[in-house]
Amino acid sequence: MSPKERILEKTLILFHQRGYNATGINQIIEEAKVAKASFYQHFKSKEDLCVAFLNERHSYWFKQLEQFTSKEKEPKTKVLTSFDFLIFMNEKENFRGCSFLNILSEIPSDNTKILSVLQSHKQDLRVYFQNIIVDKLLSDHIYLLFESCIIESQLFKSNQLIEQSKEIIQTLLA
Amino acid sequence: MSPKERILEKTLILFHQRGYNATGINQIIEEAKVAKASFYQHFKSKEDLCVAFLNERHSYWFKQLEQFTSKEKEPKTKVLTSFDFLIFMNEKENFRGCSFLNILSEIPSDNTKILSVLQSHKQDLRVYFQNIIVDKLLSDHIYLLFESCIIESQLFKSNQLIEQSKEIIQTLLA
DNA sequence: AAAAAAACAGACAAGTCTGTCTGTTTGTTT
DNA sequence: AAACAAACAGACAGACTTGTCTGTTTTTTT
Repeated sequence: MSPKERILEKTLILFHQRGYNATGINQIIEEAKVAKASFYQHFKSKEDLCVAFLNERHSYWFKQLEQFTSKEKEPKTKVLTSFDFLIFMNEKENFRGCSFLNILSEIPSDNTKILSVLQSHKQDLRVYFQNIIVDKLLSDHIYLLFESCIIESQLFKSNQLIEQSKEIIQTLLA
Repeated sequence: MSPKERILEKTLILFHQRGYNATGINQIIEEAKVAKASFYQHFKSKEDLCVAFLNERHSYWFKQLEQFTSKEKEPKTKVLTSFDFLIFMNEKENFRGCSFLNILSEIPSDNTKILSVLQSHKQDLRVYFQNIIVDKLLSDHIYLLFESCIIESQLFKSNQLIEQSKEIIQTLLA
């Protein structure tokens, strides 16, 4: 495993688990067992690493979502299973929420470089629901519920509102 | 105006505008024109200031919301006006989103002291909608849409999804 | 007016952070 | 084997951070 891979592997864990600002370069290179000079050979700055992290997280997260819901073909069950995926991820990752939304709160609002990466991730999620539900107002409706489920379960460290959202969706897609 | 008041006044602006971690004690006391020793006379730590800030922000935000929606008596229009309040605040505060959710992303997830303040703020918001809409599943539904509206407008620096949510609510409360 | 309390300025400690640099060692390619 | 490239360890600069402490000045209370 190359140094660059080792860095990304540890970054994936640390940035998500402890956040962007709370995770130092020194901690990353120590855990990845990479020399500092080597780190800066591959990433020109911490911001650069952040973009790389977000791209990694993007593929990782979507791959998992697709996998988790791949067996479902009916729109309604596919949507409901997507919400189950949130529960699955919360258990797996201790209610740490969404890396993209977390970083949104950590960067200055004029950082367009990172902001655009965050935006396109969420845009892709929006499209994910549009591909399941043809009605655009309805698919956005579900996207919004999905987003708040992520946030609320992080805040309350509970899946309760996800379960409740599933009930809501039962009636929406009746 | 006392030093403590001047500190809270500036903190209210800085923590919301630039975030918790990005705002230093030194910057606060400089802008508030307060000596450092005086600061630590009133607040025993930055975390202590954070709690005070959240309490201030809580009253400030709810007072504004109540005021903005006080003229509306019908449940439906009161809810819709609440969403207009988000637009109003976005324009006023440059799409900085919710201080409570922002700080949620900035603190370590085991900081129960601050976490409980965040939780009770959102609990109050949930109750706010429960007082308008008797049906609990429906009021939570609206609460969830409200929450994602805050997040999404911060992310996309746009009120588009708020307007769309208003359309959704039109049909929900038909 | 005298005494007590509060706020002042600002140095300082001890730690953090990112990013640069020097020089050595390892691994690969020719 | 010689030459090149990559990774290594780790010191260092420079700038931050929170929080403490000293001593002076201002304000309030008695």
